[in-house]
Amino acid sequence: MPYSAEHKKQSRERILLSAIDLFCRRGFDQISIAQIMQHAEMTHGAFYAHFSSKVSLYAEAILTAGRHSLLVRKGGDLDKEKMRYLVTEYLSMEHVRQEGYACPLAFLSTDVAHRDSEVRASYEKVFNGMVDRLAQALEATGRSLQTARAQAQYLVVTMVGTVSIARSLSDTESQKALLENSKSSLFAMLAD
Amino acid sequence: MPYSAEHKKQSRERILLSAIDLFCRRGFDQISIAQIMQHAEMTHGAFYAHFSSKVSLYAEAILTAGRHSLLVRKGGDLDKEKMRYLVTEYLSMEHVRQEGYACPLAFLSTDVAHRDSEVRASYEKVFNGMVDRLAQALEATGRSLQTARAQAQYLVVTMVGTVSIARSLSDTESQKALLENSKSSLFAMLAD
DNA sequence: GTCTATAGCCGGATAGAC
DNA sequence: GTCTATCCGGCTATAGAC
Repeated sequence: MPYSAEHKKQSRERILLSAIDLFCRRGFDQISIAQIMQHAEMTHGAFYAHFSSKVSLYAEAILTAGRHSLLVRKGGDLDKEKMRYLVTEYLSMEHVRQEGYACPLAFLSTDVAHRDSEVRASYEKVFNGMVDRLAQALEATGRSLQTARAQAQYLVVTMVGTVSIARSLSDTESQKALLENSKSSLFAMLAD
Repeated sequence: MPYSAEHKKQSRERILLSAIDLFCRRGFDQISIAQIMQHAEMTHGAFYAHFSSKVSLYAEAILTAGRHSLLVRKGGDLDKEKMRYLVTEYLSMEHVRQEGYACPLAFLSTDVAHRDSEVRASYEKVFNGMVDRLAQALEATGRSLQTARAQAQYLVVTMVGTVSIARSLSDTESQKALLENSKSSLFAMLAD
């Protein structure tokens, strides 16, 4: 065969990375398959050798984006200091402006709500993964399993809500103020 | 003239209400002008006698939805008891399922982030209106202006984030658990 | 102001050559 | 597997009669 399995895998990966970037930037409907493929340096027609439909790409892209997100990217254990650093990065203007990897939970929340159950299952999986990771870290700081889980869930919800709203505001100063305000409240919670 | 000014005003209002309902349910791109007009009991062509484009309708619909939202609908002063009631209603499954009026902040956040500045300015206006309203109520309970504003902003962000994420989850039980968890955290904040 | 009809465009998905 | 070309449906917006 003229193309190796390895080559196919790489093409598929390029499509996924391209899709994540563009979907987070402009949403599912505003991005065409042609744009995704162009960004991945291929042509429109090649798409269907890798994915069965645009929606199924979306579901998989969300999972991949979850693995790349800064909430799970940091390897190893999260101590108190790393937790504070993570919150700071999440609630930064760089994240809001999508200058690095974007968190799909914050960038695609209402977009996902309108899709079928496959897409929403992906979203839920990413959400649970992040909560689990943070809960584990909070438990290691002496909290009970129950409060660790409750606080982790609350932490994710607030961070996601903050970034999501900040992205919808038109004024830069308002965005910064919003990020700072949430950050200090969450730091207070983590300080206990 | 065959149609009175009053009649035109009513048609326009019907279009706006139809648009709010449908946009919140499925997002801007997934709803066509034909669907909005059909739901308002008119035909496609009549639309442009009332709005110059679909986007300009969107910007105005967000403002109207903000005025109908339960966060501002309750007239008069908000005492402590009413605040608790409001949070409970906002974080209810009825709201998540859009059985009554939906809050555009929670239902359209990432959708708005991808639009032009006119739409985002509408969103920002609604957001500020809600924060102002809650800040006023919190100040009346003895808090300083500064902490009242900070807590109001935080309150809105958390409620919006919670509902927004809940709508993207695929499992009903997870949705309920999420709502309950945020509710108890926010009640604790309000109790001070 | 509202209707029917249509222009004009774009996007998802498929066909077939290489 | 990737390319070019195309089908087909749906959409925004406009035209013109009533």
